[in-house]
Amino acid sequence: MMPHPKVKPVVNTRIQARNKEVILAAALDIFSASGFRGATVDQIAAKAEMSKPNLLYYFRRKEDIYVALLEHTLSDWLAPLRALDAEGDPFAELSRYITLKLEMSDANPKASRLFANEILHGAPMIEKFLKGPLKQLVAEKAQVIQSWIAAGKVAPVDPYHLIFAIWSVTQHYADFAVQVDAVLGRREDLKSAQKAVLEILLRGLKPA
Amino acid sequence: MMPHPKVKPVVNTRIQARNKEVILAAALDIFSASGFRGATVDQIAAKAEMSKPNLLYYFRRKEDIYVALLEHTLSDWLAPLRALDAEGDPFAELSRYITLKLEMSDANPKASRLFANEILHGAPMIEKFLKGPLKQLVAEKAQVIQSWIAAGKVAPVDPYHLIFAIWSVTQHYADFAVQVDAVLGRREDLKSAQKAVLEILLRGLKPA
DNA sequence: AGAGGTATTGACCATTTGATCAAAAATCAT
DNA sequence: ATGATTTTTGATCAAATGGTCAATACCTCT
Repeated sequence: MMPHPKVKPVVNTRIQARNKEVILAAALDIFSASGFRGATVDQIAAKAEMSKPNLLYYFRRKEDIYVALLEHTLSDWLAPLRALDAEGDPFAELSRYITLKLEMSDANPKASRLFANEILHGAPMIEKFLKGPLKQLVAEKAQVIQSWIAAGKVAPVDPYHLIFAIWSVTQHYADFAVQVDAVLGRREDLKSAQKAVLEILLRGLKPA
Repeated sequence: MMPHPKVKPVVNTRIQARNKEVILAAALDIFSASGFRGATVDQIAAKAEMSKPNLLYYFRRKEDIYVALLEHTLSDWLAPLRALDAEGDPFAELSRYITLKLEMSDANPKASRLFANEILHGAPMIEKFLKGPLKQLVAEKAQVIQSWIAAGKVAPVDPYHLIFAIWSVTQHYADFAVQVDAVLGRREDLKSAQKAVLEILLRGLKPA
């Protein structure tokens, strides 16, 4: 009879669920601060308060932790844009989208930096996501914006570039927080950033 | 008599000047693609087509290359903002600034990514620059914008956040090029990005 | 030509780091 | 309780990596 190949547990026990969460939380800290290459398994294990071999019992390779972490947050990332409603009032919809994005940047800057770093380095792990679900969702929502323009409710701007502008401006406050704070000479507060960003991005969209 | 301590050459010979340039160019490639920790001295040496010890003859430590590279481009980075002229027409000035920034992103995306990566990871090497020269220059130019607002030539928006918006949107096309291209399904071209970005950022600044 | 400095390199070293493994400890099912 | 399974870890490895060094090759100036 063939010897059983040594195999990872099939079921997810309570301990597994908990430890995987602990590891992912620790990994977010480390990866977002140092990038994939800069982060070490030892650092993550230390942050997760477990031994390195134990960590590698749950995720066999460093890369597996990283990929799991990215997947774990990708869908969250799409949610606000997905909620953009063609039937709603354009300025209410766009305001809500921008506000949500700013709040996400403020509440979870580490996740934002994780993505920023991944894309900055060529997005080797999430190319499929970018060219698939993301591209499709953006196409859909660009269509929504285009319909608002056609209806004369929004000034004619390229919808794709408008979306890029919203992304870049909102994420700037998470990804470049160090620079923002250094230039301002203080910690930026969410409220005033919200006010300013909404004005800057939306004022020009009022139809003539 | 005291033996002479072994010392690095004091003068900059032609060979030194050439090799330092070669090394910095190679280092920009590698560091911008992989970040500080991700880049290896071997990779840089290979790209520069010289042996590792030879490279380390010109820059004793990996960090020295990185710092030299950052310093080498910091002043270039300030130039366009520095050129913003209080006496000029606000929209001509801002248009020129945005256009210049987009052209820089397009012409030298690697330098843009190098900075983005450094700031993303807390700017450990350029904190002084951010809190010193950059902060001061931005304060000065925010004042210029404020004066335009006071004169009724520009709609009232927070000048600091306007500058942040310009930075983030323009650099987005360099730093997040992979994402932009993936979402668009093609290489973005400078011209159409320019047109769209100018509209989105400037249209809302027309005074009521 | 040749002396003295400059430039280059192969060999090497110490550390870091991702990953493995066997064995022990803890948990669980009956 | 007890046997089976899951969880944990100390010890260890091989590869990668930043950096050193002594020896050699190359320039340059007189």
